[in-house]
Amino acid sequence: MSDAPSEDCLAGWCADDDWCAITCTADVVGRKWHPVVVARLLDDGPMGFATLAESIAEVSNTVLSDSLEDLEDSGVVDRRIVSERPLRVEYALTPRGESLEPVIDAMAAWGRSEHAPG
Amino acid sequence: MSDAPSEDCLAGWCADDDWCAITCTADVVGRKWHPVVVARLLDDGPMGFATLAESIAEVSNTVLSDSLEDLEDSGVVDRRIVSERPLRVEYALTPRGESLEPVIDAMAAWGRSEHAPG
DNA sequence: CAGTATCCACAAGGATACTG
DNA sequence: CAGTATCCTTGTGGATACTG
Repeated sequence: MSDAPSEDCLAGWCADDDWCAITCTADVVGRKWHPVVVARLLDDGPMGFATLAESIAEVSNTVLSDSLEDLEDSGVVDRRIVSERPLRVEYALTPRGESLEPVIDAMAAWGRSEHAPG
Repeated sequence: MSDAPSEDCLAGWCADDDWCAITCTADVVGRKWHPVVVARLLDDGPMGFATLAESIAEVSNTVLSDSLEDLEDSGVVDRRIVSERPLRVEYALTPRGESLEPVIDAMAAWGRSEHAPG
């Protein structure tokens, strides 16, 4: 799900290209659990690894960990250590991550409309 | 990018689950070129394979063909043969595909805002 | 608790060549 | 023109076990 755009996105090489803008976004929320993680953080605010894992449930810790790292690299999620012993980490959205709200909302709305009564 | 939700999405098993609604959408537009194809069709209306391929450029015909088949299966794109000799096919969005506009717009807007001046 | 280390299986992107 | 057939490589999700 990434080659040309992905990294260069951040460098701004494709500002005027429409499909490029789209793939840039897809690179950030185009993996299976990425948009779900962002949605959870958007809804319930900052939370720890375990809480996040429980609220999503189907995702394994390996994958969740990988996704979070990915989102951190994208500048969407902020990871911060709250305490060392016991280890406690908190994940929160960065402003950039919060700006994804319209995208996540649109995705949720469309997915919901698929099985809406009317 | 799909296991549980993907197919069941259409069956409506997860209507009340928020993250599920999101993954349902991700299953449809979460692959590299899917949202771009939908965007092109949304912008310029129905078009043939070659036109689509040119307007996206970076995608190989193998992948584009695969993506279109995928979108057709998702009920987002309608494929119709216009002429047999020479073979001419036209791809258009279904109503379901058109309803993706808010999602695509949000994605394009976010991607664009990444390198916007202000 | 919050991961990392491994390993696996399969999906997906892509290149090249060929066909109805 | 609009693909299909092959083959290849990497990405990605996932399970299990182990660690600071």
